[in-house]
Amino acid sequence: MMDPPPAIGALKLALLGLLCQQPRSGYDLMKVFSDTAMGGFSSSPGAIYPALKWLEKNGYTRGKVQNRTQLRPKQVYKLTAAGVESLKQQLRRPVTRDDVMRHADIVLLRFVFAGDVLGRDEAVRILEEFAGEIESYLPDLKAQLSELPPSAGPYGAQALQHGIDGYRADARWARKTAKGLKQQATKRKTKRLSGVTH
Amino acid sequence: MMDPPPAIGALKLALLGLLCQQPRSGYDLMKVFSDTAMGGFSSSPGAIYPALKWLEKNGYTRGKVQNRTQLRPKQVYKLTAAGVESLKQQLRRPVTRDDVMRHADIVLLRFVFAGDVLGRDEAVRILEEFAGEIESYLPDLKAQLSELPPSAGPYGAQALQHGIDGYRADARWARKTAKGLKQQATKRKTKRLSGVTH
DNA sequence: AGCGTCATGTAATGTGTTACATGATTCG
DNA sequence: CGAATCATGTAACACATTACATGACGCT
Repeated sequence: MMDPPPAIGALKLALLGLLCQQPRSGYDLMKVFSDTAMGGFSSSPGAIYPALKWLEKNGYTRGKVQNRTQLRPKQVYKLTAAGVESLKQQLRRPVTRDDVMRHADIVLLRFVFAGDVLGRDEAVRILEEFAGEIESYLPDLKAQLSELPPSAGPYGAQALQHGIDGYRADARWARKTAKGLKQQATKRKTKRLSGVTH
Repeated sequence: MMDPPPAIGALKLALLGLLCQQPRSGYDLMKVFSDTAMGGFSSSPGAIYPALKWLEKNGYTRGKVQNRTQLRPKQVYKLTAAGVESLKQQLRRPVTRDDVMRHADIVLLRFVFAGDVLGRDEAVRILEEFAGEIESYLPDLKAQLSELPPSAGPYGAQALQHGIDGYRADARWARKTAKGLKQQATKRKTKRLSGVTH
């Protein structure tokens, strides 16, 4: 019965998740961040190498040298059991309003990793908490919009309206995707119960 | 003929913009960040007070003490001419792909301030550059989606698709809003030319 | 009497960015 | 032969977060 583990940084979470998919070197990880849609992360060696060292120091990863007669040996990192456990605990953390307001991209990342590592139910839980937080935040935003003094000019109102629309779309997407995942589950169960599988 | 001024941080830009709207104290600014949709910024005194001091030290603001017999005097900061100039130069910076990928919220902020401080044309320019960068980035994202190996499972693809949809909505909004602002301009000009005004 | 708000700030810590350094290999 | 890529890392700096400190004023 230990209390919830302290949050690790977003970069460390991303590294844990990527290393859980497959072992990689620091350079490989840099390329993931510079070449793919995960470009929200820094991709700079000054961020990644220290973070990798921290993960290793804390026992979450172990690096194996692939020394192909190179002078600069290539470290390929793998998650340890403790690393997988830590990743899971991080993914199980609830989605807060702060996450929604300031780290929506990281919530998406957590959704992906949770789906892969913890299974469909946890991915659905993240989507539903995400949608719920947005839905409870939206009235605040609408109130702010209606309370804008006309003297403020149209630009702030346009930007705010755009923000509201974006959140609405996020919530709709999350609800729809969660529903789709749940239906898949129901179908499979039905199939299994009616003895079709195998 | 001086080269483009170095970028200042996002928080300093936000402070310049808010102080350009009206003079405020550090505490007032903290409340803006904690109470409004600008909550993407930290709202912590450890971030705001040092930033305010930096702005004053660099001549962008001047603080006036409103000492209502308080022990803790209230500093109300106003932009100087140099501060307004700096804000304008920051707002005139082009919108880059990096801005789109990692600082979309700040682009929106720049749009609002540019509309207020530099006028409609600069606001339109920001929107169009924003849309343009997104539109040139979208094919990359679609290629990534189609190149995802089936072994990756559905979660990553769902999240990526959501990202693509979000960007598409952003670009559509930016184009539509820019068009609306330009039509306003044309209408006013027509009105003026046909001698209706005054 | 105690709590919340107004109002300022500092210190410790953590995290990210930029720029630099090293040196092999591969491609044109 | 030079440029790009592979592959690691460090140092200086900028920036943010958390927690703490101070102290008046008004409310219950």
